[in-house]
Amino acid sequence: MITMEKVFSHTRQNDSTQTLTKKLRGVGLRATRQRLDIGNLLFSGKDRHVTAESLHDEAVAAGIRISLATIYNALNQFRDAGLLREVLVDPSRTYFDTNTSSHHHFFNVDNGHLTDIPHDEISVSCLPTLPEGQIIDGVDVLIRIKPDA
Amino acid sequence: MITMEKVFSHTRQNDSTQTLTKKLRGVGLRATRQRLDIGNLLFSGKDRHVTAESLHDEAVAAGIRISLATIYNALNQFRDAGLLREVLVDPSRTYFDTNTSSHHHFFNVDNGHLTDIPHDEISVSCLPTLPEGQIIDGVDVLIRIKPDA
DNA sequence: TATTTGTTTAGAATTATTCTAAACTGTTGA
DNA sequence: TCAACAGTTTAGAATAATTCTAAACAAATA
Repeated sequence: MITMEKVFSHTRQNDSTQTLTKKLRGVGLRATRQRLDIGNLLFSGKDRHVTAESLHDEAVAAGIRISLATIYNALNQFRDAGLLREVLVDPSRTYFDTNTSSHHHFFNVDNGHLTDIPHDEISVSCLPTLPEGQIIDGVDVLIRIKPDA
Repeated sequence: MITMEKVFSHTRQNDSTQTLTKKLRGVGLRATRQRLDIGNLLFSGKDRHVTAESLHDEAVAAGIRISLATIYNALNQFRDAGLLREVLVDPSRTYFDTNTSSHHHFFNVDNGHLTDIPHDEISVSCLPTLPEGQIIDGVDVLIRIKPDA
């Protein structure tokens, strides 16, 4: 059977790709095949936490041809552009979070799993005076959890 | 002039060394020359934030002969023993804090400086339910600050 | 479509940290 | 006091995450 999908498959782009292209252009990045592939993995679905390695493994498993260096480049560019947030949990690895809104994390020290805590479920009262001439850039709350007993 | 200090200098230890020795033995570590030297740098004075490199530089500058590997070993052992706390601020470097009590940090993203925030100057209300069977291991609040304007 | 400029990539380089195995030292018990 | 053992230190090698390099390539632009 011949469908319009097939006929135009070499020119048509699906919705997420169009959206992504706009998103990338919006932050001054060219919509290259690699950045679109990474973007599709990251931004189509629920929020995610990834490392360069984990994302590369996932891309490889999905049959996407992309070098690890490109993953590193893209993650750093996405973070600089505000499309991703860096999360500090493990001094030996850099985690990125697709949820860039103000929120916090549970970090399971036993297995390394990271879970979001919605912004409204934690309140930080910040009484301390900031050092002279400084302003707040961001507040991170990390609640380390471990198995009971 | 001959003083008792000099006469017994090969056997006598100063107060901080005696205290340190007890502290180390108390956590099951032998009071070796290297651990005492590091301990003296870390625990005699106000609270400090160090990295392995910074502490090694400091030791070298003070004329202490100690290898970087030993600094790494000692910092990790001290942390495991609860004498130090690891602070997550920079994914490319591990910071240790001599203040092991419950408290939080300002991190100046501009120059990498870390400052303690006393425990009572921040309050975190943790409404979220913990994942099944998990308990809290610790709560870290990091307030990233930067120069105004 | 030719040119320019930004991007990707393999592989080398870098950096923080850990490992290895040999020399050394603190501790213990006789 | 000292032998013997177990824990410690160390130089240098190894590892692992990340960045760099510079050549090939692709997107934007005129």
